[in-house]
Amino acid sequence: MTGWEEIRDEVLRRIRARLWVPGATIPTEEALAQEWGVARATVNRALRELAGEGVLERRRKVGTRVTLHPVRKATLDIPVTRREIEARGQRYGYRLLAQAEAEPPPAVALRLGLPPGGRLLRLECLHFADGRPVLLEDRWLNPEVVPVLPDFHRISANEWLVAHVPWTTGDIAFSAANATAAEARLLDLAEGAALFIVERTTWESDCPVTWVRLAHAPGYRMHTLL
Amino acid sequence: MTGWEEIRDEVLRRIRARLWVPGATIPTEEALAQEWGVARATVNRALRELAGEGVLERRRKVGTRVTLHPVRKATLDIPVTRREIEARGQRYGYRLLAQAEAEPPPAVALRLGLPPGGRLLRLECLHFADGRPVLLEDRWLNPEVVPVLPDFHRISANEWLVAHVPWTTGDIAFSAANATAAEARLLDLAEGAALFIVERTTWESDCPVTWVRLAHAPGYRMHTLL
DNA sequence: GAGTGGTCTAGACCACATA
DNA sequence: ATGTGGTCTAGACCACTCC
Repeated sequence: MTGWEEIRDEVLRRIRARLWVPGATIPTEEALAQEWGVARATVNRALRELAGEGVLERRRKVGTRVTLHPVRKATLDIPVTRREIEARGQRYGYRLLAQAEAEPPPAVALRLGLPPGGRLLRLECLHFADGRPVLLEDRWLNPEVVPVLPDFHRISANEWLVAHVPWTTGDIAFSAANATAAEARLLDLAEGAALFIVERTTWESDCPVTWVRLAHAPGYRMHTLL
Repeated sequence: MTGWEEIRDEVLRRIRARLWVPGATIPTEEALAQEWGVARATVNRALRELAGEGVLERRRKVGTRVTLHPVRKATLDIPVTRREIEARGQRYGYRLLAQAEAEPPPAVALRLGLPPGGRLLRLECLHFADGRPVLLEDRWLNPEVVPVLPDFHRISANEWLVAHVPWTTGDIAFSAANATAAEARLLDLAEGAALFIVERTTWESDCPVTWVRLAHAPGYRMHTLL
C-alpha cells in the first residue's frame, strides 16, 4: 500500500466487498494514512480521484461517504469527424453543399445569444465514409471570429475551427429525429429513417462562435466505457 | 497567482491569447513555479488538471505541449430514470410488462460474455412521465447476482441494482432507431418514430450483471456542457 | 547521462460546516 | 469552537525517454 493508485483500488475493493456500504462514512484521511503508513496527501489524492468519479462524496467537517445515489458519469471522446471515420479504417470524403450569408432561424440566434436580425455564415456539408454519405452538417458561423474566410470546399469548418479557434467552451446535446425528405435524399435514405442528432453550441470566452447540427445516418453508434 | 486554480486559468488564458500555440511546448513546471512564486507541486496540480481535460499533453523528458488535435471530452451524467424524470418536475410512473426466465438472444449473451444456452431473467418495463409512456426498457439480468428476487412490480430493476450492486463497470452506447410496431404501440407513437437508444452492459469485477436497452420516445435530449 | 514530469513526505495553514 | 477536507510548501526520489 504505497501509491495513491493502490490506495484507490483498495478503497474500491472495500466498497465492492461491502465493508463500506453506500451512505456510510469512511474513516478520515488521517486515520487511513496511519493505517496504511502513508502521508495524508497520498490518501487525499486517492479519495479526491474517487470523489471526482462520483464514487465518494466529501464534505468538510462531515467526512467522506460512499455515494448513496450514484450518478454514473460517462466520458465521451468527441473527435473531429474525419478522424472518427478514418479511425474506423474507412476513407473519408467531404463535400460543401452550400455556403451563404443569411439570417439564422430564431432558435439558432437564441442559442448563440445573438440579437435577432443579425447575419451569420451558413454552411451545409456532407461527410462520406468509403464514398457513402453518413453525416449531414448544418452549421451557422459567427463571421466576427472568421475575419478571413478559408476555402470551405477544401477544409471542413470543424477542422478549420479546431486549428484556429481551439479551446472553446460550449454545450452539446444528443437526440434522435426522423429524416426529412431533403435529409433522406442527401443521405441516400428512406424518408423517416432514424437519425442520430448531435447539436453543439460553441463559445470563445463569451463570444459566440458557431452552432452546428450533425445528423448521423443509421448505423452510427456513440460508444464509451463507464 | 497563489492557488492551482488561478494557475490553471492563467495557462488557459495564455493558450487562448495564442501566447502558447497548439503544438508548442510550454515552460517546465520548475520554470513556471519560479515565475509565479509557488511550489512545483502547485503548478503540477494545475497542469495535470488541464492534461486530464485534453488541453495539454505531457511526457517525461519531452515537456508539456498544447494539444495539437484536441479531442473534446464531454462528461455525461447518467442518473436513474426516475430521478431524471422527477428532476424535470414531472411525475414518475413505472410498470412491469413482463418478467420471465428465458434464453437470451445470441447478441445479448455475446455482450455479456456468457456461453450460449444459458438462461437469464428478462424484464420488460415501461416508464412514464406525467402519465405518458416515455421509455421502454428491455433488460436481461444474470440470476446469479440476484439470489433473492425482489418484487420488480414495485421497484425498477435499475434502482434495485444501484442500491444492491453499486460500483459496477460496464460500457454504454447511444444510437437512433425507428420504432417497431410493438414499440410504437407501447410508447403510444406512430410506427417508425425515431427513438433514442441507450444500450448498457454492466459487470461487477468480471461477473456479468445485466444488459439493458432503453428506448426513449421522441423529445428526449441528452445534454451536457463541454 | 541528463532532463522532464510523477509522486511521495511531513508539516502547516486555511475554508467550511456543524455543534 | 471544533473537526474535517482542501491546499500549499520545500524537498526528495523515482520513472521515463531522449541523446
